[in-house]
Amino acid sequence: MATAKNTCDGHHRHHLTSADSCHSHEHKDDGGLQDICVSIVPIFNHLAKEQMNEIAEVIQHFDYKKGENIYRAGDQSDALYIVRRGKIRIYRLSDSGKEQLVRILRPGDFTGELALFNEGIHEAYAEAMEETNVCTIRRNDLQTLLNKYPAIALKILAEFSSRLEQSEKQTARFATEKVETRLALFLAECLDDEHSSKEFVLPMSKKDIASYLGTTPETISRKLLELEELGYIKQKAKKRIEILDLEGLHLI
Amino acid sequence: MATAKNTCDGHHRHHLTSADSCHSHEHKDDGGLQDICVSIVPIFNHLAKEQMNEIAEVIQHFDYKKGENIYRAGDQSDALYIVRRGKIRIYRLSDSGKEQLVRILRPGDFTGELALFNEGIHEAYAEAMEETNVCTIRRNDLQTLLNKYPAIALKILAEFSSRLEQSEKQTARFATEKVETRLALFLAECLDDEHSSKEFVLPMSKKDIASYLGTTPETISRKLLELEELGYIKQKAKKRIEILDLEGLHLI
DNA sequence: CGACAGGTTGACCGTTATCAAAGATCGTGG
DNA sequence: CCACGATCTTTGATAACGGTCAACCTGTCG
Repeated sequence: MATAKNTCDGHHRHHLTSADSCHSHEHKDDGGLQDICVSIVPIFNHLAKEQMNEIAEVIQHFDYKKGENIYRAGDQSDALYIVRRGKIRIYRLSDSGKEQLVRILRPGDFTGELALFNEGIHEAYAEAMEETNVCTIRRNDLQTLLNKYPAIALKILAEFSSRLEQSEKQTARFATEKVETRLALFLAECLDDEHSSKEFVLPMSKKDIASYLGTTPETISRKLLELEELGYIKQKAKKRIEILDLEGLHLI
Repeated sequence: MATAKNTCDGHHRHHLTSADSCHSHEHKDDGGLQDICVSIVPIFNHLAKEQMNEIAEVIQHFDYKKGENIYRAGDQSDALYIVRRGKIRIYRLSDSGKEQLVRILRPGDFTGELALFNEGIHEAYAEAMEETNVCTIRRNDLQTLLNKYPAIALKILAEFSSRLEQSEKQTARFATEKVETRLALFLAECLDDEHSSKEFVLPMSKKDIASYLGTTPETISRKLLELEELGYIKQKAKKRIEILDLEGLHLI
């Protein structure tokens, strides 16, 4: 079982920031906050108040400091983790030791599901990118909830479905598009997120973008410059990007 | 609604075999066969006999000839398709027109789910690779079944979960490994499937392997030769491959 | 037997990784 | 609040990897 205690049993190998000591601790009180936690998650927030309270009963909260691992590849899966505050990086390590950024979780997102319904062994790593607080539901408790409230299963089904679509789309892009195109599409999607306006802030470092897009920071740097010279975008200070030609980006 | 009729309303653009006329037709009879159909599918075969009969009630069967499309990107999703006999190629087309093979469905596999729980619009193409027979459950009927028998949702959850894991693993490979490595891992997994013995038959044409692995037939040809020269494998007649050094394959 | 898709081989070139080094930025502690 | 160090980012030079094009095989099927 991966309680906070055994999820931070060491430093992971490829991140040198450290200061990685384990200060996670459980909150046993504040029913109020727990309420909030349940109600911000799409998979639960459709339920009636009293059902949410029932869920809040079985939820435990944990804190993670920047750089700490919530779980690692090889860990036994034992809980569903819902982000209440902070950000979590989900990444994989290839046999050859290269890292690929899979996803970044923000408040309301959840993880840990894959292993829960499967082998029970995590294949990816989850690392807090900053001070982060998560709600956890243990495997057994989740099982009980799913049986009692089938609507939850349907919500998770919808979430899985959309993630699968997303993941397969991403795979297809890797298979068929070159870096420049993947980057262009990535930028276009960033704009979608921050709806309105033609400007946005990159949601992660260029290093992480490189990892996410399966390339190197050097190439990202060069390709962004190229896109700028071609008049598609404009790079501003503080990771701000202005899209000058969204149409064009999609056609690259 | 994508009944057999409107799923074969034309030839798709990039496959020249044709003889692509639409001969699909519905079977309204044979309760026996329908029984078999339900019982071979992992997501249903755990149910009691009478529940399976209930499902058989709402199932419709369709035939597709080689090359026909079950659905196409852009189609409105309206049903879950379960393969009873034959093989189905699921592939995506990039904006630039390149094709990526996502998966090959064999009897017992299902598809159409993604769109069912989401937007409702397919993003991929499904094409019969040979004479194929599918069972379909319409969107509404499936919804009813899921509400009535939550256990089905849990089964689908497990299936989604494993596909997600698989898809994310594949994405990570594209992001971090070169073609030679991806091919080596692919071969190793082929061997896993055909458990026992160190020999197997490639599950698809080399052209399709190339599409699946995001490369070209030329490169597959060359890399297979290279793996052979390095003593990892031996290519035999009729797409047979003998693995000489499984350990080595994993380390490439 | 002929047609045709699939497969192989060779020559070439474009894209992107790599290595190195310098410059910018961020967070931290004094 | 500034200074320091660490990390991130940029830029350049180089080379490997793999895509493309073209020609030629090969097996299969009518």
